[in-house]
Amino acid sequence: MRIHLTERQNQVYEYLRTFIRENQKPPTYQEIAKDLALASTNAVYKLVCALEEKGYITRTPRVARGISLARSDDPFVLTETPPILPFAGNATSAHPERLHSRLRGAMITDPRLLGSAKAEECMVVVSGDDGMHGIGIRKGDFLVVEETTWQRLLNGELIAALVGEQLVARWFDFAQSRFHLKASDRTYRDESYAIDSTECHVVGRVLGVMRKL
Amino acid sequence: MRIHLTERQNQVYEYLRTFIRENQKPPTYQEIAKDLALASTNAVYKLVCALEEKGYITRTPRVARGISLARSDDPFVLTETPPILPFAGNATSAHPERLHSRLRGAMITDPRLLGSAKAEECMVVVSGDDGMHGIGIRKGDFLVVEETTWQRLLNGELIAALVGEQLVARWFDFAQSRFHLKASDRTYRDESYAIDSTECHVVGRVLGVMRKL
DNA sequence: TCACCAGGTGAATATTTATTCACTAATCGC
DNA sequence: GCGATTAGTGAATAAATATTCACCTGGTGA
Repeated sequence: MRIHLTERQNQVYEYLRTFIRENQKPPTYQEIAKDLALASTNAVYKLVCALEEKGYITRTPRVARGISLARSDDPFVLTETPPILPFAGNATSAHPERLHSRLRGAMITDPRLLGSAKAEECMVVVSGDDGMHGIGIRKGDFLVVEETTWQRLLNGELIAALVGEQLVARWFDFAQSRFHLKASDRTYRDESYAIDSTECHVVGRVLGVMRKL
Repeated sequence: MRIHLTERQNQVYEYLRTFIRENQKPPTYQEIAKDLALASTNAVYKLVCALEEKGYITRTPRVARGISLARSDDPFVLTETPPILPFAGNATSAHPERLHSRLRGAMITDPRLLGSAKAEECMVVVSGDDGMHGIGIRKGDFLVVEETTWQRLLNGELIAALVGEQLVARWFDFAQSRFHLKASDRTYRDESYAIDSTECHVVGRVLGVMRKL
């Protein structure tokens, strides 16, 4: 359905894209005419109709600013807002709720990093120690975490947990009514906590890693 | 300047945010009245004016769909489109241009990963080998790369390069008219190439790493 | 009690905006 | 040369949209 555009039509299409991005709303026909140095809105009207017929845009008839970009398979056109995840501040295992109440801001990710997890259930935390070098996670890395309770975790999953003052990534293991957190590095010994311990609080599954160099 | 909103005003504000996100354009007063079950557009008008006076939105008088969200310090409101970087496909050092011509799609990043680099000069590539475990980069990781030529690189910078069929991350060193690529892992020996070699093509600086687990 | 909001109804009105009609010019395949 | 397509001008008009005026209501602090 996507027929190729003429030179002029392509100019109009590119104009529409940038206008919408910069102004948060589509232009009116008179605005287009002005910006494209056209004396008649009818010239605009016909160009826009041509774009619609060729499938590049959608028009809602008789509606002010009724032009919108067609859903596109062009990966460089955002059709949905990307996940904006809360970026957790400092917290401790005794006060895990501070992860949410002391936010440092927000971080944008690619939806693919989240997999099937819902963005509303995810957040970004900063890895606080070096126990997971073996799988390429380093102190200071941003961890994309799907928040969940320990009851929903499977043994062997990579998780983020608050241990005392620190936020660490570890392998999770549940046995004999206790958590066992395993680091990949031998110099870190496995640690074990009672399920109601204030020394350890499970934040959730680690879905992805981001690092600024 | 941000005075707190009344319950009703906050409802309207949240409505505006979601409407704009879903429809790519702000609503008209009559649309708002309809969706909020108000019989008079004047009720809407006064609510919207209150939001403007309190600094939450901006109005362009006598313009259709003239409401826009105020530039916000709320980190969960996107004021600019996030960087959408081309995601490179396969290429070889003999044909580096294929990085661009055989794109696999696009990837969204957080602007902070780019630092001061321009998004237009960046792309995402996939690490093709395991030579940089020492700094936490693994085969399959997504590397955010600022494209540049070898002339602009400083010795010691972390770079991405096409070496034969592979895309690798390495430390860069230029000496005696030759590139020297150094891996962090001892089992990988340093490699050295003439500047015009077809065996090695510098892609650019590695600015960040992303990994889906 | 009283003045003063925040919220609302209903109708009228001024502007903006989309759409249509008539007509011109250049380009292109045939 | 000739119809078809694309790109325009200019003016007129029907809808959509923002704005204003008059008036109503419940709560609230002084």
